[in-house]
Amino acid sequence: MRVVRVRYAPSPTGTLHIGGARTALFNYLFARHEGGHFILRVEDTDQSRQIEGSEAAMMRGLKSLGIVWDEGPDQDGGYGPYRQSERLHRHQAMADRLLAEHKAYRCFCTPEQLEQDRAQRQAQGLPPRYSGRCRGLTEDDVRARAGERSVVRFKAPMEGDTVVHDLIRGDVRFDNRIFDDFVIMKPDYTPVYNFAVVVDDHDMGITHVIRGEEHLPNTPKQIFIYEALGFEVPAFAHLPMILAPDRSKLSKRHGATSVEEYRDQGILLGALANYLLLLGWSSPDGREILTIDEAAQEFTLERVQHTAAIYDQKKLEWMSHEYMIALPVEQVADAVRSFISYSTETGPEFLAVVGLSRERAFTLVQLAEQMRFFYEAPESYEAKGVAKHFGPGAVERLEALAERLAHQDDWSHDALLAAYDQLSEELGVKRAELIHPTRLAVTGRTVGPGLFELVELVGREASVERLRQAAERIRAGLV
RNA sequence: GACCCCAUGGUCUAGAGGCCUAGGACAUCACCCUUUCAAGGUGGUAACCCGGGUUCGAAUCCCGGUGGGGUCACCA
Repeated sequence: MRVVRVRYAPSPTGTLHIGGARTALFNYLFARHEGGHFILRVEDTDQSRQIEGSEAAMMRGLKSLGIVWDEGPDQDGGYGPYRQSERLHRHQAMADRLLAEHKAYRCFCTPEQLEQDRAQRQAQGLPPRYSGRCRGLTEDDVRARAGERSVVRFKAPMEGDTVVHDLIRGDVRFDNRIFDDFVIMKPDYTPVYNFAVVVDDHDMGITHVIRGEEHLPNTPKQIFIYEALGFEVPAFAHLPMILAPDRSKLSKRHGATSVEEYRDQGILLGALANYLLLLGWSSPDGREILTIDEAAQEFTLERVQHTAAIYDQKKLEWMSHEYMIALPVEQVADAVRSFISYSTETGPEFLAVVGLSRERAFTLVQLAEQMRFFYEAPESYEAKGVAKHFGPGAVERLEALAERLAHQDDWSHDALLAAYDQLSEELGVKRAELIHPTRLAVTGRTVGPGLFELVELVGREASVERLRQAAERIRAGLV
């Protein structure tokens, strides 16, 4: 049995889109499961559409999700080059061959002519197909017009059926009469996608073409080419699409669509990969939290869904939170660093702060924000909290608290709890009436970690200082 | 419009003729816990698109309809 070889072949026109990421991921998972090779090929034939730095961005995106390729532009595996533009001689050689064998022909029709044809057919209610005007040109005709602008068209079959054996959907049958003689080489004698992809996939020994569903209608054309060239046809598998919540194609107006944007939102990328692999696939035992490696163990195309999936930001964030609390704290700490805009040089130990704060953060952006007060005293207090906890008697309670804590030697969680209990008894107020004003004074917020854990970490000096500060501000009418 | 794909709660899905009184997860609601929030615990609301067949029996098979999506480039 031949070793499995699959590829992800993005066009370098931007950053890694989550649809592309999912396709890459499924290819990768399949390769790993089958003990095969995963290849990265850059489809950069159309120079005009390229975006500078895009190839590097794609690679970064894939790596950040934990997808590694066995062969690619930066990783030779003996099947290179891995940039389509560098394979031009192969495309041209194959086009030459098709021309020589009369399986393709020169077409001199101008774009204007074609546009006219199209309009005419449309007026007659016919589907827009190439007329075949140049199909009958003799070799003398072609020689005579040698200098003219021309493209190469493939002679599509005019009868019969073509069946795509799709590993996910089963056999899909197409009536060959719906295909016209499509262009395979542009006027500058560079290939069009449907042609280049076949030559490259063949040359690279690709055994399984796993790609988005949008490619399914093009597959018969590619099969024509495989057959015309005498190449073995690979197996195909067309993945369901990922749709926006309104069932339309995912686009910028739906918010984040690229891996980069999710990273900037502070979504943990391990979680993103995990979420993505669940879009259209499920593990046999129903587990939802699993790493790429774990998924690769069980990944089969048979378990891939046929239906388009609508992506759900809520579930993604939930998953990010799951990773947030499950990952080693050091890892979360490393990840959150780039989101922090305040100094953490002085103040409580970073890892401890991360450990305490991560429990209620869904993204790294949130985490960074929730960690802020450990390093910076609040400058203002949440209005809702002021109304609730800084009312009559609050100043006295805050001052009493400051006074008591200033002399509190045992600064452990339990000792602090005992101190609050004692003071609440002395003052004849409920413990909560001490706790909430403290939280607000120390953090500026009404929500956060358990008070005693938090105060323990903030430390005595800073805590007392913030209690006094709050009392003063209230007296001065500043809050 | 033509061709192709698809159809289980709001969302992701399990389900390959009887195991389904349709299971899990997210979201949502209620309650519990409690020092707030989050987490956690318990419970609840909520789905087999419709119509015909096939079969003793259909979410599962077939046909039709409807709906959604995709493709129809000298883009990839």
